[in-house]
Amino acid sequence: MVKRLMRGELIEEITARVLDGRFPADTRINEVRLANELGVSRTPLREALIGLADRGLLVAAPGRGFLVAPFDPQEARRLYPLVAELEALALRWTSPLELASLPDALDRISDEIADSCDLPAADDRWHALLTSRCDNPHLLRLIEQTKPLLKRYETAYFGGRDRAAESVAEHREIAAALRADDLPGASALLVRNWVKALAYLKGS
Amino acid sequence: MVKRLMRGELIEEITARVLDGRFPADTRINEVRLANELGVSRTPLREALIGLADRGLLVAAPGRGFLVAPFDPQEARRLYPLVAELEALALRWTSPLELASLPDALDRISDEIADSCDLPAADDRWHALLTSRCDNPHLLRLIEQTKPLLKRYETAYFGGRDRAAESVAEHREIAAALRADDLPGASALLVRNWVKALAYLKGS
DNA sequence: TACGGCCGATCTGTGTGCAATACTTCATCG
DNA sequence: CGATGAAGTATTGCACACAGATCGGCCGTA
Repeated sequence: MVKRLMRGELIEEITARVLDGRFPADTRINEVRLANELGVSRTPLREALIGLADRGLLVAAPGRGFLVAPFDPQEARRLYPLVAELEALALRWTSPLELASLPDALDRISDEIADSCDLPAADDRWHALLTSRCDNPHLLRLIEQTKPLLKRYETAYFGGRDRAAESVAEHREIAAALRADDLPGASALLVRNWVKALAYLKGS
Repeated sequence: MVKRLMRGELIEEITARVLDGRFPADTRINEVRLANELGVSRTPLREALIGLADRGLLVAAPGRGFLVAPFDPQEARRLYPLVAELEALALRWTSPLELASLPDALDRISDEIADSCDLPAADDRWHALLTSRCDNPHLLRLIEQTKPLLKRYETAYFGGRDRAAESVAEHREIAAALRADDLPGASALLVRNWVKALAYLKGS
């Protein structure tokens, strides 16, 4: 059993609140109130806030505590291509052996997506699996750090439009490219996959 | 005047100590001792340590505090290409207008390098300028976060071998490629520049 | 001698307290 | 009427205190 620290739990909880809009953008975080609400003291809470500020989900305003990072549609235009390129890089740095075992596993998730109702979660799992075999832990850390920022825009703008079918099709194309050992092609498709998701965002 | 918080100062100080080897790899950090030594209390010190752990320079061991991240030559093999690709990406995301003004400024730094004695610092400035015009703040944040990790290997292995001339020549080539509007060429040269630096590392 | 459990010292993780700074309110002035 | 400033409140940033976990040494046993 891994030992969990309070800081970690708080980071998860606060991240969830920022992502689903309970903590709207630009909100100032009141440390005492939030600490009481969560039933902890200010010390571990502040530690969590600092971690979140390092990841960019909050911003630290010296002397004034922490704010939820501003919500800027233009930021999404920066984040989507960034994550796309990072994932493509992760793919490039996955050993051929690992790469060979990926397509089948990826398509299995695609199959589940068809059934599942919880689209975004399944989509996340697909992308997480795609990069999971990369042997550059620092790159993976950067990806993990950046995705939550992006997710905020996803949940905010996701109007329930049916991108499911389209996304699954794109995923299958990527898996097919991987099967054909066409890494550049897979990377290009991957970037396109992200960019198209961004297009849906802006449209709504 | 910008307000500086204590944890910021502490992060700088501790980073410096890790980079120059005063805090060797795998060292356990004793919070009370270090706090006394630095003349602060444990609270802001811990906040700094958490920030450093988020950036990967330290690792948090729940129940046992913080350790200096292990020193693994193989890690350098992951970090150099990573920073190289991130910088190349930053270049791709610099507007053509800004890009046009870069080569001259870059070569000015190259000129200074020839005179300067402090090679690594001048090299840093060159790379910092190269990416500074990129309009993706999140990518820049990732680069800033990753470079210190790499710098540790640089200072550790830098035996004073004269890579100066070689590096300056490579930098000028990159500037020339930019002047010729050859972005892919510049990116490729940039990646090569980092990879060659890595080669010097491993050799010593 | 090697091994394992116990016990005290040490240290981390968290809670609490305090001073300085930022914010709010409201009255005064231009 | 808007701007300005002062007093009072609220909140942060840092210091300190305490409980529980961890580490190292000691002893007993095989």
